[in-house]
Amino acid sequence: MGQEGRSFGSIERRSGYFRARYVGADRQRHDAPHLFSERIDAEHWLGEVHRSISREEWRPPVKVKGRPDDLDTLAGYARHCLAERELTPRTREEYGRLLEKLIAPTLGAIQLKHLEPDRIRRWYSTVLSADRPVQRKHAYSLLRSILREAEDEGLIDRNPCRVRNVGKVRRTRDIEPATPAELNKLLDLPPKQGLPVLLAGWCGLRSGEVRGLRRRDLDLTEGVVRVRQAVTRTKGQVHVGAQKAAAGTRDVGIPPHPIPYLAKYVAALPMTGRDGFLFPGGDGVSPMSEKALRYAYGKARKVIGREDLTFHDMCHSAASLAGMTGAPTAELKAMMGHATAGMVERYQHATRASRSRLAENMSKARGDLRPVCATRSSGGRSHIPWSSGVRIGSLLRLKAAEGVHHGTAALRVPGPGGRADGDQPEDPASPDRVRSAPGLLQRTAHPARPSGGRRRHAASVLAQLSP
DNA sequence: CCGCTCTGCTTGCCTATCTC
DNA sequence: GAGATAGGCAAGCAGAGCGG
Repeated sequence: MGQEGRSFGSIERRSGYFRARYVGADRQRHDAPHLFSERIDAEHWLGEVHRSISREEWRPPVKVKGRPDDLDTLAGYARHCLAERELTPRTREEYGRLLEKLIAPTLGAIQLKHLEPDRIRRWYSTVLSADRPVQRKHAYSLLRSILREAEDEGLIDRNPCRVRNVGKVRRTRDIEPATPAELNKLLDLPPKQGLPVLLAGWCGLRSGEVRGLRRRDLDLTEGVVRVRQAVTRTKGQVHVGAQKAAAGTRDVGIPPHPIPYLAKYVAALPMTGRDGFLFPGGDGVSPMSEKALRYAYGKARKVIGREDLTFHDMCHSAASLAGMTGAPTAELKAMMGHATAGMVERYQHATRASRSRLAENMSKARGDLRPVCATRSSGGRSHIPWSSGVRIGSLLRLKAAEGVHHGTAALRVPGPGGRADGDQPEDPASPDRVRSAPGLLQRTAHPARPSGGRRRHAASVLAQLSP
């Protein structure tokens, strides 16, 4: 049935997939450890096995982990490596899957010293599917890191992983953050469905963080939620533990208006003590399961009419909303539990409303406002007219550093009577305030020197803005 | 229908290193 | 020095299926 005669091995169609089998040097029949979606992939796999038998590099597929004599082969050495590493359960599980499913079946029996760049490239281009770029990247990255260890230990002369540009995987969709009006509709839902989503949308909590909240973490008097742990899971096991990054442990302010709803929800919870989970699972003791939260979220996004948003997009919404209030980057980092300003930037998105406001403000500014921006230099802050052609990348960093955000046309100027040196509180500037702050309009003594292409791009953008 | 578990796979976060 | 790229790890998404 769908089987074909071949000089080496056989390929058989099974439920829409292709199964490869062969007789090894041990005269025993062996199956490929996984099915192939394309016949050509199965043929390539058999070709690899055939070559390894011809070169007397083939060994029977290894089932038992960690046998000392396996350490010469890639599979044995890789298993040994992963066993030695300190990994979280989830990562260990994932690495094991990549190794056993994608790496070991094709390359596992090969001795480390016989692994060559050409063979790795063939494996990368034939076994790893380009349709799954993330999995492809991860499998390759794992193999490269294992072979780097082998190189460090002197087991191989040089790491044979030389494929270039493996790490480029980009976000494939734009996120339109939820608006305050949409988030407020969550209060119409049953509390167990609406409140977890509300904490994500207003406070920027991730799914695992929401599920890991305990009653003691919610201080409704202070209006603060304390993020101290998160829930993860592996096959058949739920893990409740500290945040992966130190910055993830944080206190986040709760907007005042949902607090009465939270208080009412907490008061109605069964008595399980302050260590009890805020959103318990069906047994009342363990944390709400990931799937239960997803179910609740499915209901919630239907009610607010935003079925395009994922749960994690709620974190982006919180960051974007906070950003639009003019919150400094340091506050946004603390709120979101990020360690870098770059991550804050990544979480900022323009909303429809903010885009409209930006366009309006630009329209008002045209003809009577010369745009300026401020930057830091070693001696403090200098002021650079946009027309000096400062690099776009510098502007983006400035925006993060100075609290100027996507979706707003606000510029920072000294507060009333204040200096522009960072020691004084600052307000978002109106066009009038900008005009009345002559210090901001002066040309910097040491203007940035951008590259030609970026300078031309900046100039073309500015030409449309300037009078 | 609801609430849940299991599982395979994808996406995101953060930091280090390289390149221009 | 800034931006780009790579590396390592963690978390999220969603289909299948089960039981009440």
